[in-house]
Amino acid sequence: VVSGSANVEASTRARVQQAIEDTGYKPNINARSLRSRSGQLVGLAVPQIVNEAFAHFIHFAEQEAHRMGYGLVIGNTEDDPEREQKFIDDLLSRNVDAIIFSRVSDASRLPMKARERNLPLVVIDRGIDDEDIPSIELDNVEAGAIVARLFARGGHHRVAMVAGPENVRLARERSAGFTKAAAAAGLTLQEPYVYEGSFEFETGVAAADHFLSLAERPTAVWAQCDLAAVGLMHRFVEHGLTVPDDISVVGMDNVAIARMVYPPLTTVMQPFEEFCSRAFSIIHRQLEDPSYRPEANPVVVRPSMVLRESYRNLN
Amino acid sequence: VVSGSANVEASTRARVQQAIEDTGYKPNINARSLRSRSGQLVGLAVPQIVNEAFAHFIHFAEQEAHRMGYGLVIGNTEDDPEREQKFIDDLLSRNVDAIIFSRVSDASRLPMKARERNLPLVVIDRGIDDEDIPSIELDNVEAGAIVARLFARGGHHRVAMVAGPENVRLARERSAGFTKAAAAAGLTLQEPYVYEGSFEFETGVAAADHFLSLAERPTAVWAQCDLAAVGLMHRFVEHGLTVPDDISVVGMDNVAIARMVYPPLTTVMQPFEEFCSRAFSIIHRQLEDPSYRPEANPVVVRPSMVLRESYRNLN
DNA sequence: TTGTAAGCGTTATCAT
DNA sequence: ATGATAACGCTTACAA
Repeated sequence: VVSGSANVEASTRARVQQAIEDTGYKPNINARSLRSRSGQLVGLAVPQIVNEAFAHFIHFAEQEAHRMGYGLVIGNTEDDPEREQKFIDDLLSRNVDAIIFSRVSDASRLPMKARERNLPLVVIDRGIDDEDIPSIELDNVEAGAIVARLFARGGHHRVAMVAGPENVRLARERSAGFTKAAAAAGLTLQEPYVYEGSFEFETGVAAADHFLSLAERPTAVWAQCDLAAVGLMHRFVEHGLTVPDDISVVGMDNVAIARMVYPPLTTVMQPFEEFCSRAFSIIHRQLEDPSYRPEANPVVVRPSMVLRESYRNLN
Repeated sequence: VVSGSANVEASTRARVQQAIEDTGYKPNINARSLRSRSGQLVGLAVPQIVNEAFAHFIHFAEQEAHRMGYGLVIGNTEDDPEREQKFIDDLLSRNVDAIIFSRVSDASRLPMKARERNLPLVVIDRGIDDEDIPSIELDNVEAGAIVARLFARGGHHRVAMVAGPENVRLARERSAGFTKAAAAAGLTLQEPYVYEGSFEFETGVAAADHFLSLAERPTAVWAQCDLAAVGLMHRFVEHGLTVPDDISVVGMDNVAIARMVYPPLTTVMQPFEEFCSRAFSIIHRQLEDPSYRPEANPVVVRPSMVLRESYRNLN
């Protein structure tokens, strides 16, 4: 009756249902998983939790997992391969049904283990050098390019960029996309107009100080994350400049703070929900057909511009 | 050897260790939980995920759980008793070792079930009408009071408040604390100076419009959450006022955005980490001694003022 | 259609 | 100190 077999008479079914009600019987998932080899569990690894982007991943993953009737176990890897490994081992020994990994380290042995077990695994927000593993990532080159095109169309001639860490691939891609599209539009992005830092508020503040110190200040700056963009604006305004009259600022991510600051931040939106819904649709299909692979790998999702008041055309 | 029994000769232990290495043996947590009745799991329920306060809870809970060698399963209840119930049932059937609940509904049957099973359960960020269940909450009355005292000391005479929903206890407590301490200091908080809304940015914006429409505007406003405070500032500035010269704004929570907006927001800090560390210290002790109860119930943690530039004394 | 038995990977108990 | 055996709660295969 519990497993919904068809071969059971209506009367017995009712009798059993009654007993279930009476005794408050609830199947034990762990015992079940012992036989069925399914822990009714999805694992989600993120490199950070207190960060709106990852909070979105957790939110949507929880939603999808529960919709499918699975529990969600989360692990904070902090980009530490050792923690990553421990979390993976824990998941495996719980018989997880699927894993979503945000930012796996390249050295991870996870892909191998997943293949061994034929465990659905999707990597999001960071490509992985393994063609077999489905991954979902933003078109980071395009993200940079749409900003460069905006600046060029808007008549900006001296533009600047606050880049993420050089050793992070998505930051390199964003930089390359911006630089290349800028060049294509006749804009050059020379040395003092690129400031490299981390994806944090403080980087934006420090970058603002740097740009303020230049004899020829840029008229528009793109920061590769909203927090850094907010840091830029913060220091510019503190310094007496007006955004966007004196200088335009554009961010990236479109987190909640972007619309809350004054002036509201023009930014490049990342479709966080789409990452998760696509990941789950792959997982879903893989659970039904273990040999399924997404047609395109990596699956690339597209960024889009969100125009708000922190940016203004010069022409 | 695996369970660390003493009754095993060094040579056998070595031999077994070798075999473990060779075969890559990893104990199966589900099978183990079947016998030991421990799922090596902590459950955390939150009413929302994309919200810095709850993200902090998730972060610290993950940290503590992993430190203790447990996995962390999270559930988003969305303040819906039905989802709450489903999540609880799921946890129970997984043999969770402990549950941390943020904002349980009063009607929940969880306390009963927890008692039946003698399952460590701690409620955080919201009191529960059950003396047996340890809970950890902020001294919300004090939170309101310290702001009122700040305003009074600072020479403000017309003060205002953006309150949370009347049907949420912690909002009522904050309001009561503020109003009472204000009265004690000779300040009265009359009808048009209290704006009731939700804990969101938009509430702050709407409240700003309301206060701007008054013939006699307040000189200082307290919002019961940072997002609403940021909404206030946003609209005040948009309207041409200067914060804090024309009007002081104070928030509550001390989330990251508070220091990022311009001017930086004076706010009441909630010690998010302390909620979790105290919850886990109770859980820890209860796992060792099932009869343990915290000496004080509820455990009350204290808020504190974080002074930044959005507030200014008049005297 | 229903009932019975074996086995999933552990841990605990009991002989050896 | 070691090895054998039962039991945890479930699913599956097979017998009735």
